[in-house]
Amino acid sequence: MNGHNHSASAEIGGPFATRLRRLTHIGDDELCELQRLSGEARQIHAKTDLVHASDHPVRLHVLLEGWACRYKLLRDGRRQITSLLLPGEICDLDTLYVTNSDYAVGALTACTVAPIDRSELRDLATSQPAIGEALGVLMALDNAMLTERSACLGRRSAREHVSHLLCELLVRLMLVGHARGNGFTLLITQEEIADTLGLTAVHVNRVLQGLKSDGLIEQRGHNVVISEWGLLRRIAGFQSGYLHLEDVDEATFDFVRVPWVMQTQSSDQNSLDAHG
Amino acid sequence: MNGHNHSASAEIGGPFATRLRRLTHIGDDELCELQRLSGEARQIHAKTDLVHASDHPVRLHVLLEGWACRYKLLRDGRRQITSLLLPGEICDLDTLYVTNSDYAVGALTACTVAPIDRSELRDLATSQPAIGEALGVLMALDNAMLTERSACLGRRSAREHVSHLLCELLVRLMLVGHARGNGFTLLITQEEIADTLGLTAVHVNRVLQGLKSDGLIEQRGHNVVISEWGLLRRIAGFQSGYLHLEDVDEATFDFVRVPWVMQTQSSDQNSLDAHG
DNA sequence: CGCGCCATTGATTGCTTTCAACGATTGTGG
DNA sequence: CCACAATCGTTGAAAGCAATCAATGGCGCG
Repeated sequence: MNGHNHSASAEIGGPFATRLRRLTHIGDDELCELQRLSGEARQIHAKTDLVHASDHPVRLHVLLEGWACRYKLLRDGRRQITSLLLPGEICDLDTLYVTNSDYAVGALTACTVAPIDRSELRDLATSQPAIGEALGVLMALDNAMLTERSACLGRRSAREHVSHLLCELLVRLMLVGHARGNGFTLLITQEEIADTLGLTAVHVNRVLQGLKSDGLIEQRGHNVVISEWGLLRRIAGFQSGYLHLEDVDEATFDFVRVPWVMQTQSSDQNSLDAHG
Repeated sequence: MNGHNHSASAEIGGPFATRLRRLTHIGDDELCELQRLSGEARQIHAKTDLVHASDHPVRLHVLLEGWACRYKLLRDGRRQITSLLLPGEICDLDTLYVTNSDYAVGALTACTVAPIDRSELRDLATSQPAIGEALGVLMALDNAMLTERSACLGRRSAREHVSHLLCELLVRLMLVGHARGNGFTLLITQEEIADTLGLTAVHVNRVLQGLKSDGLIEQRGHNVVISEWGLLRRIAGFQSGYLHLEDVDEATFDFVRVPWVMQTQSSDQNSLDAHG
């Protein structure tokens, strides 16, 4: 009654299926096919690499549990995390079309990963158009998230950028049922956040404390709660459009209905006016 | 004899065909199909938009002449150019899979653009696997360029970032035959460069003058020459791998052979040692 | 010729980094 | 169960890179 439709088909399940169902027009049949391709899930220790840069990959990796990231290293050791990877996401989708990855994938926490054979997936994508299109959607989404992060890296202040990340994480985690209300568990270090946002860990720390002392967020241990979604969203300039949640039939997922997620521009401005 | 193989099939041509031939495994037959889909070329005035954010696009746009960009605007007017678009590139490939674009596309110079109907291209991509895969490669490339720019925005200094952009532009222009030796024509303003790199126009100006006075580049009017490729590349930390030039049979294009483009790491380090 | 856009230059401000040290928390082994 | 090490978070002071503000110069174009 409350959106938890754990029918038999949901047993295909896990976050990968949830995400595909909510973001693409894939059917349960195709979902089964995908599931059939995926090999046995593998456990990855925290702080180890799943994929090395300039590998010649033969399989893709679906993240089932834990958080991971794509990152690049400069020669002098500077690191940029180019994407945070959450449960249900494919770590290295672009290597489906390109013969070597120009980034590495690392586990930020302990992870569970399901491998999918690259050439088998390529075959499936061409023989089953619905799967090919679903993968296209996922790739376009990667693109959109990178594009938005570029805008953050280039043109947003540290405070705006940190706020933006928190907003994005909440929505993305909510999509796969890993949020609790307006809060979630943040298992990565401030240094990893810093490498994502192009800042230093020290400054991330100061910015987070600023947000806390302004009453926008609460943080106890690894638990983060966004207490003032409207304000935080406003500071961040967060527009969820780039996550393309609205592309899918809204009936298939009710979480978007939570009023403070899909707030309209006007009601948002009201809330800003109200609070100054 | 010198790489200009203008056979009959090259008449399919133009930079789009050149790019596809060099980056993907597409055949002349499929190239013809693509050409057939594309509508009549359209002229776009400089400084006008081709695509507006949150359109519901029915056609894609192939850039045939001129330079364009994808960009995002923040509410207060700050702009981030997320991709520079050069001749032969598709302006909005991701809208093939997603129903609205989260960015705008603007012409930086006067442009010539060929439209392709979205649903017709979707059909073609599924009915002709080779075309679907070629589009996948192009999308992965967009992804790779965004990823590399994120690393630049987040972790490179202004000087490194400007150098990196110049290196990238030279290689990308060379790919479609729009470079002259180690030089090219830079028709965009310093403010547009700044919006690409997440800097201010003032600072871009100072950095460019620094590179000039250090003898790394020459600039007269709109003409830029990279006089010290090895050094500039070294400063930028530019590794052309992310452009995936090596995925294709090298026999199909000889430009990569130009020794200073595909310089190995070791020879590069030598040149660094030599110059200090 | 004059307007407008773009490039250039200088002085000043400020956000973020860097460096350094200390405190808190977690996990581990005796 | 506690001591200890290691990692992570926190705080302060100083330095630096890039932004901002402001003004001038150059160039193309109507």
